[in-house]
Amino acid sequence: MSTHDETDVATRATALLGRELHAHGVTLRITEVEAYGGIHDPASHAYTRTARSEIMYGPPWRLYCYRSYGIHWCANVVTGPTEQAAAVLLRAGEVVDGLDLARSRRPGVPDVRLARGPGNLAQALGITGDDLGSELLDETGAVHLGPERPPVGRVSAGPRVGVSRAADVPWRFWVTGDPTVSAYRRSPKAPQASE
DNA sequence: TAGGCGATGACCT
DNA sequence: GGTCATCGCCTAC
Repeated sequence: MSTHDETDVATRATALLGRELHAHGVTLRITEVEAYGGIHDPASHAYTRTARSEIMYGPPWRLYCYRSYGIHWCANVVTGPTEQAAAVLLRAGEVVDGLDLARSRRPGVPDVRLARGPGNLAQALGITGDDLGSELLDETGAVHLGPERPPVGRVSAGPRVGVSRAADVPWRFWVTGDPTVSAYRRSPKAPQASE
């Protein structure tokens, strides 16, 4: 993959930070994302083209949902470019509207942790496989993005959480110092970091 | 068709 | 800090 492609993927991912996501009565301000480069990224589901990853080969700005470890749902934004099948995993955010609804979906959890971690984020927003393929720029849809926002002031970058391949690629981005960001945990299967 | 594994989270010490 | 539940996908027979 060319350097230009890598920059592109990172730019599209960081552009989602600070942007709002509306889903099933809850509004979330995105504070943490991970970029997945698609066909050239060994850590991406699109690295092998299957029925599950097919949606990433389609038009951008659609929702890619997948089930992780059998129990949790994770939400991704297909960012394109289409031929690259790139997507961005939404890892954490701050609930800014529909707080009571989010709390009812995550009983007993402090507000700051309502949408911390990709599985928890999807749960707080009520996102499941039924939302697969949602048009995220369609304001009438049950799941959609808010308008573009100016870039967030301070953004940190680091390796992606829990991936066993390409574990040292710094494609996790978060709003520096934000309390809703999840903790980093390296995959137990990932090779030793080469420092 | 069967076996292994994972872009996780919760609970334990 | 560490361990483990849990099941849909993917790959190899």
